[in-house]
Amino acid sequence: MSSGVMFPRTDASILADDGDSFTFCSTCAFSQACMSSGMDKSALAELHVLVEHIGPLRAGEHVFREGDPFGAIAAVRAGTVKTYLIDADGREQVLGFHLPGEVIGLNAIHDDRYPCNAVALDTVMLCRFSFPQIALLATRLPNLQQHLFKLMSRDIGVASLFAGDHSADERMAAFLIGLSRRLALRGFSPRRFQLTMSRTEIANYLRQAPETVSRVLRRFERDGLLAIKQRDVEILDLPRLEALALTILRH
Amino acid sequence: MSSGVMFPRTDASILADDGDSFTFCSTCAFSQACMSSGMDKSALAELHVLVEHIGPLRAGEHVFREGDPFGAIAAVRAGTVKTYLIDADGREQVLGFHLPGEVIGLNAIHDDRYPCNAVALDTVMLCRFSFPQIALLATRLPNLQQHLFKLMSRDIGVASLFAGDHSADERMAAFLIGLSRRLALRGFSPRRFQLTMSRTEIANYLRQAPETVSRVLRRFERDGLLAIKQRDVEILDLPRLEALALTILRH
DNA sequence: CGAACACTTGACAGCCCTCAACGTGAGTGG
DNA sequence: CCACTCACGTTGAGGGCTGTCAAGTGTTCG
Repeated sequence: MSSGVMFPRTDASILADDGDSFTFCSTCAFSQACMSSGMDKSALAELHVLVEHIGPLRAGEHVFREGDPFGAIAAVRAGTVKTYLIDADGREQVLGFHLPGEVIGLNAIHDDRYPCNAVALDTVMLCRFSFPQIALLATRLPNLQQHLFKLMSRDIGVASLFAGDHSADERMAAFLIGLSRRLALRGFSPRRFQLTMSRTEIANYLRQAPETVSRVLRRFERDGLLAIKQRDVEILDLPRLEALALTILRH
Repeated sequence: MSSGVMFPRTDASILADDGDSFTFCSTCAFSQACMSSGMDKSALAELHVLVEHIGPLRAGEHVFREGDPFGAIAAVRAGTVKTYLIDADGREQVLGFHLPGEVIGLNAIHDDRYPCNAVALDTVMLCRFSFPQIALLATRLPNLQQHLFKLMSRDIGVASLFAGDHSADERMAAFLIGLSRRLALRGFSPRRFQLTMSRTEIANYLRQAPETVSRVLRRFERDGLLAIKQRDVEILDLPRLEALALTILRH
């Protein structure tokens, strides 16, 4: 079992930077930090120098594995990354699905090791940031420091979202609405999208049996909440779905 | 319903600093940052200037409430702080119990509002850190910045600990072992301690009914895992309790 | 001493997990 | 082009864990 691709490296898997960093990074998690008011051109340049473009990774390739020494965080540029743990019984516990623009690895700072596995669900492109380097840069760029704080602060809240004891329906609705909103943030359609993960992976995320996931989705379809064929989802009754999700998402 | 005590203030509720900051702060969450190698005396002094001692708060007094504008984080100096949400059905969802040496408010950075309530369970003393000020200081003290990153990174992991679907027994064991270890970290006995929260509050934390909490504790007692009288806990069979907790705590 | 609250214990029911079987779609090789 | 395979997904039956409801006991505090 080989390790991930996040170890310090300067080999072929790092793409040469293109000549159009601005548009390339416009959907990146750090774009707000980069483009926002206070950051001047030289600062932007410093951040760009720091980035290593990694990929494409194919489905099943690991970004990092539990226990790997921590050295870098990464922003998803394209594709979906799944973070997960294998518990004592050998069952997979999915911690999150990470879409373009989202950052992974922030939970590894604490004990200098990645506390979970991260794997590509489809073709994935990443921007790798050496953490010591970006932390150092953050001491000179308050906007960047603030942005890192916010990213981490948000993850604290996200992690506790699905911690409550809610019904299978509510969990599924919250999952779909959450996905829809995050996709919308990056310019994708919030009503029609493709699931990049299997029913089983959704189940492992929502702490349910795959059979339950399947049954709930079918019932949602019968009730006119959505249409789903394979992994193609179309939300038909957004208000009702949001009402279900409300108990978890809170707004 | 009055708001919490975390708003910017320079009134009587802030204690004058005592003359013995060193020992006073020795159990603080920032003590590692303060005392650790790289931080010189002047840096230590700067951090101390920034602290506002708040309290004592009595049981039931709120530190902050959901929606309050974010301005500061706080380290618990004494007592226990419970963070919680009230869901749409009016039911309490406990996010965490925070012991001396632990920091609250880190999840509020993201959207500049506290996303939950924080209330004192007993007599609580706090150290308040204005976030803009400590963030500014962190740009000059890399050790402090790193410490903040680590605190937040840890909270991400803690929040997902109890997210898995585990049995009532495992959840309770993990709760007790976690408590025991955190108390031990601060110099308290890991085998005998007092619960500062009610059965109902434990239940709301573990996402169970209070009756289930009661039953599990009684069964643990019958099985010789622990002795419990009211809120006094004595762990009798640490290995077996740890074995139960292992599926959640992972080590 | 009484009231309010916390805790315990029992009976019952419901949600969802488990187990099992079947259907479906994509990819492969003949 | 078709049969085959295999993973994924769906559907049904049954059971267990834990939530709900109810009643009783113990504790604290005015």
